[in-house]
Amino acid sequence: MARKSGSHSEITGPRIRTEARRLFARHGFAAVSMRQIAAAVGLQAGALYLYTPDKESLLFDLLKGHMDELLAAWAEVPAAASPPEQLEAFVRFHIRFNLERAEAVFLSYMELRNLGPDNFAAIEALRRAYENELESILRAGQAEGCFALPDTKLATLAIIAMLTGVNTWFREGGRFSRAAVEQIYWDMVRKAVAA
Amino acid sequence: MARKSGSHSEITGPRIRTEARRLFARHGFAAVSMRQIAAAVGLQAGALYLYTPDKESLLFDLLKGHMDELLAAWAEVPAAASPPEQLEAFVRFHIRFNLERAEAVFLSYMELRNLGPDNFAAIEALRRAYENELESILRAGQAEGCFALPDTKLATLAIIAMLTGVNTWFREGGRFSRAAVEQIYWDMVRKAVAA
DNA sequence: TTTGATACTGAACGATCGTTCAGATAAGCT
DNA sequence: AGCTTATCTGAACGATCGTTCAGTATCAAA
Repeated sequence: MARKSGSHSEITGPRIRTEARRLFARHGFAAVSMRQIAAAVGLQAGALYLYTPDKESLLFDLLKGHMDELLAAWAEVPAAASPPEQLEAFVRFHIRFNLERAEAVFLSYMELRNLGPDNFAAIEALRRAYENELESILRAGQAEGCFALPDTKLATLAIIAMLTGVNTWFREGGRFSRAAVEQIYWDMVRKAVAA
Repeated sequence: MARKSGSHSEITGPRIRTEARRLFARHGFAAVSMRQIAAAVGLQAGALYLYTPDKESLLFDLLKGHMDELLAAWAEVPAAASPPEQLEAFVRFHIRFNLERAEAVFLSYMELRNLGPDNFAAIEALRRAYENELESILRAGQAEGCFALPDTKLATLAIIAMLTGVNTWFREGGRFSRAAVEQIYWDMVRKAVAA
């Protein structure tokens, strides 16, 4: 046996990333073997090394890709006029985007410790860049007097933790629609930061 | 070589759990070998099996012990009179207790997937019991009209996620003392649930 | 001082790990 | 049809995994 009929790297590459993301999210990076990923795609383990130099690089590509897309998607959200409107846009965006990519979100803060120092620093920098987007909104609102926060950095982390927590319990077809969840969380955030 | 001088199970047992907790929290359950744990304690791997039937049971004991102590510690907090006072007590307790046991907290929601179905269900039940403590406070406040929440279960999960998020950034000797963090988070929670 | 219970070593078991690579087949261009 | 390039297999490498166990040294009681 050798090359399979209908095989193309533009198809196999994404499938490897999809299956790796699914398996890493479900069982954890360290608990998933290259052979499991290969089997999920329908390959032998050796074939994976045509697409990634090693296992950690495969994880890093998933995390890097997710963070890049997160920042790019937020950059495309039209800028609102006032800090409260900007904050509402951020809250709704964060919940919506994270629910659409639950596996990648899960990975991006559960499996960071499996990266080497350089890769770790790269993902951390992107995460901080995203946090800074929220913090600059809070600082602007603070300066205008429409928010009352003892510390904007701390409020940033508190809000993001609360919003990301949605991923741990939300299930499609449950008691709340995504739109309803957005509204409820926005109400809580709005009140929490209010002057 | 065989039994070591000064060896006692009442000493070795806790040391194994302490080192296992530390290593599991730092590198993840699947990434830590029994030999690493044994080496941290100063033993050979085989000796661990005098203290645990297998690796998963060692993890389960850590998680079970943590959840039991969490519920016991909350039960000892004197009950406040009104729902807002009860909520303040809960917020301060949660932050304080979780900061004191950062490793165990980390484990208790990162390594749940490494448990078999029965062990998983046991820990989940304890976690739900703890969540119910908070939710009953929110329901009481809702009934009395001092809280305004679209859904108490959802608010419960949002608040716990926000509070537990402290563990991801708090460092001893940083810009805020534990007492200051308690105060700031309590202010945000108070405003978020206010009628 | 003898003796049985307790605590641990050191070697070994089969299984599985990430990774490499020579060889084989399919795809796509000429 | 022939040739090159792209894609994958299957076997193998040494390392490490969780776990077992016969043997041995210490402890504690008699």
